[in-house]
Formats: sequence, structure tokens, C-alpha cells
Amino acid sequence: MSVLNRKERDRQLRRSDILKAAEHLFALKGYHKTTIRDIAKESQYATGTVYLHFKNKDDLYFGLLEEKLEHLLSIIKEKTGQVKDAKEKLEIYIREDLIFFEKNQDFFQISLLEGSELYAERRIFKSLFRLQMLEYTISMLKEAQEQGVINSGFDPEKLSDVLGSIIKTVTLKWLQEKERKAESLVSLSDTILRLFLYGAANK
Amino acid sequence: MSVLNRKERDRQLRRSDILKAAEHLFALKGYHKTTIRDIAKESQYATGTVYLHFKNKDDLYFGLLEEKLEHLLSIIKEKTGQVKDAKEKLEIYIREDLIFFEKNQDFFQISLLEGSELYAERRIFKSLFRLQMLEYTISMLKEAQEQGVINSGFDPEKLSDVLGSIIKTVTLKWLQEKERKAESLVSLSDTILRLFLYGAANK
DNA sequence: TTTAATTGTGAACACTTGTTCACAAATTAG
DNA sequence: CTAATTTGTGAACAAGTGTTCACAATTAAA
Repeated sequence: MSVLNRKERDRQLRRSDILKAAEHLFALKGYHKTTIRDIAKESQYATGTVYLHFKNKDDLYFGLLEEKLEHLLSIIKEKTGQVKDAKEKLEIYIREDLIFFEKNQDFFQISLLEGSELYAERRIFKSLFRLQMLEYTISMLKEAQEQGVINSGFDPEKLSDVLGSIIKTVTLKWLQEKERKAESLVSLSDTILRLFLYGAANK
Repeated sequence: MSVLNRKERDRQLRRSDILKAAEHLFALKGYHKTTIRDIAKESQYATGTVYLHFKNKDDLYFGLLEEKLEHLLSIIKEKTGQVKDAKEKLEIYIREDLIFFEKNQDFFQISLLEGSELYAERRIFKSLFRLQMLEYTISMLKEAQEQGVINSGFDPEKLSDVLGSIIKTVTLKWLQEKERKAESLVSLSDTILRLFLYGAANK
């Protein structure tokens, strides 16, 4: 049994070596420009070994992406679970997004850039995670509308897209100018909330 | 001379045949999945002929993109040229963007999706057009701040990104649900302006 | 009409890259 | 320690694709 454990553990280690290399390279060069050979080399295995642990390149990339985003959703759900106030919920939602992106900035630098292009046709991503996240965000916004925090004139789905794109845009901008790393990404969450709720107008 | 003209005209016709096919295919399948063979076939020429008119694939794609966006910028500049009021300017800016995207929806369906991924490293796009558009938008927003229409607390560059991303998001959403084509894209410009200026909050 | 120049053609080239597979190495079982 | 099983290896395969080029077809010049 201890043998089986070691075997399994070694297997997991190898898998995780490869995942780590893949994450690093995808982050560095994006999906299209990262080859299986690259990943094998960086993780110091042979090309074929990668296929002992992952079905194919898509599996590797989308598995990674989905894993990360599922994690984000679970964090958000957990943190907002007990909160009743819609505005506070929104605040937490934005903040946790930013904290997560900041923590995983290497990976998301490219993922956010590649944006929707890749996802447009990948079954997994389209069906599984995305819908869940969207569903959660929409329900949160609807709640805010019911509580009178958000104007009911707006379509919640559209609002969800807009909020998501603002977060994405601000994150990308932050990532690109991280030389002057004066401010942390999460420190921008107030700005985003304010912009989303009250707009850019001068009072 | 009339001979020379016919020659040149035929040449332009061929060039435009190819451009048209390219536009159609890029719109349909995106940059990566459109091959020179595809373009040649659709425009009913041989593969090599494409290279008689365009240096390479990049040249074709980015030429097309840049041409379109330069056109958009020129329209915006023209329409806002005589307008003094910052809010009205902003209104026109948004409206003309939407009109343009609606008019060129085939092309932008994919271009917007592919988003920044491709551009990240292409010299031309990075330097030439993008900066001009950004510059114009920023100056417009600064003017709005000076006129007291927009809160000076926000960084104009960030605002420009956010506004751009809202327009992009709403456009993409509209493109994707164009079955229920009840509303035109341009009819959404009020919503965008309102959202951008006053936010989603309930008054 | 014949010759020269231009233009179109698509097969061939060069390269990339995801994936497989026969073989080697290592590990486990007897 | 030997045989059997599992696992790792990287060369080879297959498919795709941007680009070129020798040749053919067409057009212009003489």
C-alpha cells in the first residue's frame, strides 16, 4: 500500500511538474505559440511523457484555465455567502476578482489577452464553467436590482458582461504597466465599483 | 494611356477581389483559421496570385484592419469636429462607433473576438493606428474633464480603456444575439452613454 | 505574325507542430 | 536474480500552411 502511494504520489508529481511548466509557458507566450515540445523541455521530460499525463494540448490548457476559474468562483461564493447587502456583495465580488488575478497574474496576463478567441469553439469552457460564473454574476446583479441598488432598467446579463469587461480591462492595464507597481491591483477595486455604480460623470 | 489605365484598373479589380474574399473569410473564421489557399479559392485565383498583390498574410489582415479603423477614426473626427460641448462629443463618439461596427459587423465579429491577442506583437498596429485612436479618445475625455462633465479624479487613459471595453462588450453581445435583431446596434448608444456617465446605480 | 514582357498558376518547398509508437529503461513481482 | 510489467523516450509520422518558383498563358510590342 505504501508502494502504491509512492507510485501515485510520483505520478502526481510528474503531472504537476508538467502543469507548472505549461502554466509558465502559456503565461509567457500564449496558447498558440507554446508547443508540447516546449512544455516537455521546460519540465525536463520527453515529448511523449506529456501525453502520458494529458490527453492533448487542449486538455492541458483548458484544464488549467478551468481549474483556476472554478477556484475563483468558489472563493467568491464563499466570501459572499453570508452577506445580505447587495452593494457589499458587489464590492466583495470585485475585490476577490482582483485579488485572484493579482495572485495569478502570470497566467492571466496572456489568458485575458487571448480573451474569447479560443473559447468561442471549445465545448468544455463554453458549457461548464462559463455558464456557472455567468449565472452567479447575473443572480447577484438581479438581487441588487431587487434591493434597489441597481437600476432595473438595465438587462442583468448585459450588466454582467459590462462589469466583467471593466474588471478585465483594468486588470490588463495594470498588468501591462506593472513597472510602476506603486499600487496593487486590488487597490483599484474601489475605482471599479464606483465607476460601475455611479459612472464617470462629475457627480 | 487608355491601355495603361485599363491595366491599372484590372490590377485594382484583382486586388479588390482578393481583399473582399479575405475580409469575408477572416470575418467567418478568424485570422488563424483562414489560409491563403482559402482566400485564393474564394476569390477564384491561384494561391500564388495572392502574393502578386500582397506581401504576406499579415499584410493582408492588418492592412484590412487598419484601413477600416483609420476610416472609423476619420469619421469620428469629422463628425465631432465642430462640436464644442463635451457631452455631445462623447455621444457622437459612441454613436459613430456603433454605426461603424454595425455596418462592418461581419468583419468585426471575429476581429473583436480575437481582440488583443494578435495585436500584442504586430509592429504596425501597435504603433500606427492604435496610438492615434487612443490619443484622440484621451484628448476628448480630458476636454470633458476640463468642462466639468467628467470627474477629474479618474485617469483619462483608464477611462478611455473602460469606455472602449464597454463599447466592445455591448457590440459583441449584440453580434452574438443578432437572431432577435429587434434592436439596431446604434440604438444601444444611449444605454452605453448613460452607463458610462452615470453608472448602473439606481439614481 | 512573331517576339518580348508581363502576369497567373499550382505544384513543390520548407517548416512547424500535435500526436504516436517501437524501443529502452526502470520498476515490480515471483 | 530473473521475468514481467509499467513507464519514459524521442525519432518518426501526418497534416497543415506560408511562401516560392519554374512553367504556362496571356498580353503588349515590333
